[in-house]
Amino acid sequence: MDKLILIDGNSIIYRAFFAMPPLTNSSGQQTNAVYGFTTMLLRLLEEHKPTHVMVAFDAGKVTFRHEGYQDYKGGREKTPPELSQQFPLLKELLEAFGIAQFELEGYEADDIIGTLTKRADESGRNVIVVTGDKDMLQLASGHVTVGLTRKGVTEVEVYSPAEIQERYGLKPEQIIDLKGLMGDASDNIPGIPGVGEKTALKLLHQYGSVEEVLAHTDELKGKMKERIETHAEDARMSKKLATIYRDVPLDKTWDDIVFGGLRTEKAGAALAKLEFKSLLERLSLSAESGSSADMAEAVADVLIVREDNLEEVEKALDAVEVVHVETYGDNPHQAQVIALVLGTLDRQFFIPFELMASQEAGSIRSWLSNPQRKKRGYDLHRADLALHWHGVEFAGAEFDVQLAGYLLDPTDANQTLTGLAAKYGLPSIRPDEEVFGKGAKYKVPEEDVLADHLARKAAVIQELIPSQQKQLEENEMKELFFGLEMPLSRILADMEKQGVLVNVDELKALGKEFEEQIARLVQEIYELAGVEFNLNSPKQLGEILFDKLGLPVVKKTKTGYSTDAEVLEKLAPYHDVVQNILQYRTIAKLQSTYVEGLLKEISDKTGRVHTYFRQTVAATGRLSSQYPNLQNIPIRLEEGRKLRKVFVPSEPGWLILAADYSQIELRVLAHISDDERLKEAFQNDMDIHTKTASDVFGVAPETVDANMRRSAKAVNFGIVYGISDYGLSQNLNITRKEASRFIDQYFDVFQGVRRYMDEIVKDAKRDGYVKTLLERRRYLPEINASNFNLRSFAERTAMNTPIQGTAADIIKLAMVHMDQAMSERKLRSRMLLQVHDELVFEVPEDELEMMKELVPSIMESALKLLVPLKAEVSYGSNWYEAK
DNA sequence: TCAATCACG
DNA sequence: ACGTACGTGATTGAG
Repeated sequence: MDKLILIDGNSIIYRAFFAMPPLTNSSGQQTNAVYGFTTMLLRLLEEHKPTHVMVAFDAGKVTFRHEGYQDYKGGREKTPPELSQQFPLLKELLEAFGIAQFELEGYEADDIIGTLTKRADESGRNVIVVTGDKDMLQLASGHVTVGLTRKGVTEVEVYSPAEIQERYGLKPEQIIDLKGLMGDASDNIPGIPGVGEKTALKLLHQYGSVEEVLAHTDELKGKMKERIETHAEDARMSKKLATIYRDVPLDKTWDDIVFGGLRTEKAGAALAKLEFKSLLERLSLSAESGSSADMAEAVADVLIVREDNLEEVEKALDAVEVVHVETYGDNPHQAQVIALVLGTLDRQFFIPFELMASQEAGSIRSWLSNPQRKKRGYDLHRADLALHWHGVEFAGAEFDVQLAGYLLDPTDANQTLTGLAAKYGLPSIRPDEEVFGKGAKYKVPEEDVLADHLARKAAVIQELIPSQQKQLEENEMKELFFGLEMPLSRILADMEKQGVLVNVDELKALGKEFEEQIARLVQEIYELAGVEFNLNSPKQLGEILFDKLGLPVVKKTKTGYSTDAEVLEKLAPYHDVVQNILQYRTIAKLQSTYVEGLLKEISDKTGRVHTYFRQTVAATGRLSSQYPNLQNIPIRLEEGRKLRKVFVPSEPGWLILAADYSQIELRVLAHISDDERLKEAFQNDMDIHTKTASDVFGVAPETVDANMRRSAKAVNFGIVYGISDYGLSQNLNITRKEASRFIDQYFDVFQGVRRYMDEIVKDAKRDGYVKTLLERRRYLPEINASNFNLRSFAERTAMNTPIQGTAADIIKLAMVHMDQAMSERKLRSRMLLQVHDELVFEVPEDELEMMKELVPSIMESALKLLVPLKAEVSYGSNWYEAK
């Protein structure tokens, strides 16, 4: 039986380009789109074993669609050169693979595919169409299924007519009616303005087609009727544009697209030329033993563990390679635990959570909690927390593939197991959303489906480890991973479980004060404005300020007037209401985010807030904090700073102790730039902003006034962020020229810094990434972009990331050392929070003296730099007092 | 779900 | 000439 795969080449390469991490070969040629396309292709070939394969491309700038509508695909961004350069590479590779490529002047890839599917339908051949374009769903039929890429390119979701019916309630041929009504911004197909997918579907479910909708507009009412009537012609035209032409004069036969397996010699050479090493390995691998075959075996052998066969797991515990804990819920402290899978080399054990929590499973629980028994898995940090709140302890994490994936490419947002499997060319894992559904539709599937899904996950985790291990090794990141991030992961979990006690009465009292202030301000604002409106709506506020009161427009946003604090400051002199609005914003923020928000997050079990530090999101290597975010508790303004009083020790008589690094980023800069002046400043522990002012303005430090110091401080910030004259001018409210002069003067004095900035950008352009002192990497695919904005952004990031990232490395090191020091000394003190350059502890009184010395000393010696690190410690009865 | 705003380092 | 400071998360309104 023939099986055909027809690929929409333009659509897939376009998506691959935007979805894939940066990748350039040694000659600087970007290859990410080709790489993404190829991994997807290999996956398809493996999974479907097609007899025929063809890739279609668009040809010619003008197609027959332009004849009726010149603006077709108008307004579309030009294809970036980084992408268009990759077309020839892809075509060459397909040639080497022995895969047919069709293109025909005046037609798009869709039309070629549409024509072939029509012929296939007629001759009873089975086809899978692969594209990123939903329009192509119109081609689905008894013989034709359409695979849509999702999130990246390697995941393909397959639609048969039944699945289209289920998803949209439409027949395939109605997809064009859908487009007719809703249009498509990316192709500049207008549709009917104001009609999106929801409305369009409602209309189609009722009337069936564009023509029928238009014939029954008398049954509609209000705005909708008006819109549809005025844009009837647009809808007809849009439908026509969305219709794939299926009679392209294509002079080809099925024999022209026969696929005879990869011509490995040529294919190998082509892959080698592109420097796709992992794909090369994968091909030779799958030629011999086939990792997917191994996995199929393992997955086939899943034991669903019950009370009566528990013994089998117990016997296998020594051989367990991988632990996978399936949880549900974003907040790991509140997540459910669905089930666990323990994977050995030859079989998998699926353990429903109820069994895990039962009396009978004691031996498994003690295995899980034994730190000597090493575990490997995906997001073990989350597993640890979720299990903890269900009475099951977890210890001994040795390798976390999510964490490794993050270190290997921290900007890859898709660190799901599905994404990692795709990226490493492993057998695909169905996305969780697909298996469980999401939001209200979430439902744990039948046990056999669940067991199979989780077993696949465990198998993929197992296969990921050696690849990641090797890459970590190649990138010299093993110490960072095993010595820093893995140990830190456990420490974070301990901090989070501990939580921070909140004084609820105090918090509520603050809330009451804010509430009164808000009521007063709102009244006053309504009176001054002469009208009541929703103060929280920037849109309504803008209308009042600019239309009604006629204040000058300072700045606009994409959607209308800007009303942010910077704008309001400028408007304050014009009208008394403005100052009140600023005050309202300040208090309303405190109330909604910090009083109400914090109250919601207090655990009824512990009376504390248990934040979750995310270790795999920030591109620079910093942590982030969620549920609640305890890294942005107010401090700058006294009104907000009072909130810190509610964070108190969890035991009577204990104290809050906080220690923060002084100027860590500029000290790091002094080290990595080896700038003489900057080093000298820190070696003598000078006030860095005053010193900068004195050097830049060429005056004695004693004569630096507040204004000069303020400017110097802004320049220092700018330097750390990757300076631009425009940014500095905005910050200091000066002209770009003046800012530019400042920067020049700065660089004349701090020549080492100038050298660093030049070098790091050059390195980034050469390597495609930058790294921190501890070898943490960040790829910068846009560093060589031809688009000025993209490139400039990447250049600033190249300057900033090693600084911010190294600072993150240092405090993480300090945390690991601190944890070690506290347990060696058997201290009862606990580390509670990390706020980028600050660590917060709760300490018993009798440990205060010890901790006052220990914390700063460990922080200062975390890493030896060319300049000293400095940490300042303070303490009090709550976080506010620890200042 | 996105955009605007604002809290922190 | 181009037009932005680096990194996060939470809340709100509006489509």
